[in-house]
Amino acid sequence: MGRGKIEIKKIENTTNRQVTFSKRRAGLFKKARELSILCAADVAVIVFNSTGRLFDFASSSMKRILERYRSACGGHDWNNEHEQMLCQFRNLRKENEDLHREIRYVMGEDADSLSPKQLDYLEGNLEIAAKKVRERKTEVLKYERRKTESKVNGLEQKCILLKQWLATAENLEEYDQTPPPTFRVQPSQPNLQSAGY
Amino acid sequence: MGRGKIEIKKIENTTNRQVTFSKRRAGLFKKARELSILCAADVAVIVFNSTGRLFDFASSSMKRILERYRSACGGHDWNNEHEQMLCQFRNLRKENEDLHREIRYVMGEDADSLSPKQLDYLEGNLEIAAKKVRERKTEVLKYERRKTESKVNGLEQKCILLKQWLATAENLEEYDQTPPPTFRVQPSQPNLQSAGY
DNA sequence: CACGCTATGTATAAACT
DNA sequence: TAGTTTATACATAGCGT
Repeated sequence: MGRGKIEIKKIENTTNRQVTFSKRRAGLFKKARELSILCAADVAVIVFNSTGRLFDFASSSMKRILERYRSACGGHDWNNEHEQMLCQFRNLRKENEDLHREIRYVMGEDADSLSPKQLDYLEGNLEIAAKKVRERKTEVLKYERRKTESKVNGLEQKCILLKQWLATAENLEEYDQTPPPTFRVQPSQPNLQSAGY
Repeated sequence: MGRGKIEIKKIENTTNRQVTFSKRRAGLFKKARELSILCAADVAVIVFNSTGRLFDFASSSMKRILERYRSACGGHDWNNEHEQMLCQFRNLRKENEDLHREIRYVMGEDADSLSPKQLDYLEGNLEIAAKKVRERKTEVLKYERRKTESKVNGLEQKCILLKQWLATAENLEEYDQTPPPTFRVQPSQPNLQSAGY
């Protein structure tokens, strides 16, 4: 339809492409409009040209047509999804506030607003908690003591060995040939000095 | 473009409308396709016929075109908004978990995993809390006692008045003409019996 | 680049099958 | 109701301004 038939493939000449785009876009929108009127159809056309500019046509409200499209075919119903998430969000936030309050409560910072009964209950809970903590502390301290003791024992053993070696060495006067018994403290870092830096 | 010119207005004959719809829809989609190819454009066409059936054409991915449309013009960028909300949601949930943990912590329920230092700190906090609670309890109890005392005082006063009245009444022997001094306990419920039920 | 023109190819209304 | 045909209206490629 024009002076000559054209092949349907990308028009490489930019100016030509722009012109054709304008003409055909107008034609497309006109056809869309006619279809919507003649056949009582709801029509939406969205076009981005090669430079990314947007052109659109809608026989009624674009928003409504797109909503309808979304609910009709596949895609997410974002509005609904958004609502649901907002709901969950609010719940979570409320739970959060409650937790903050509870922490204030158990730390006795809201004591002024509590009834005697609640105060008793809270006091009981705090005592239970403190007892747990004390018990655990005792346990930990005991464990630490045991660890220290065994360390001391180990060191004592090493001292004894060292003394024995010294005695032997003095007797034989062979300091440089009998190595001391091996024991060492585990280095917490690689020994850089002996690595040649 | 046909045997006769037609006016652009709704085709009332249903069959005719259907036929025209099919033909023109095909034509519209063809034009859309040609435009997209010739001019390297991104084209989407959405059509609902008069019975609500959906037909669509997209030169690339309909989803992508609609996203692009949404971000280019007006409406929400739901994807982005969704991402952001999801992010906030995750933060809130994390905070929530932390709060749960903290409650367990201050109630001494995680004592087993704490260092001696932490245990000391926690013990100190629990003592502070317990002290607050005890102080408040003391205050409340004192207040209650004062309230009870004043109530007792009030009752004693009333007793004295009553005795005085009795003494007077006996002296004058006019029980039925001198009313007793007015005082009453506030009823916590309306007195149903005297209301005639 | 934004028009207007016009020869020509297309789309399609109506008729037919 | 669906495909085919055909006469016609319409859209538009190439060109000029």
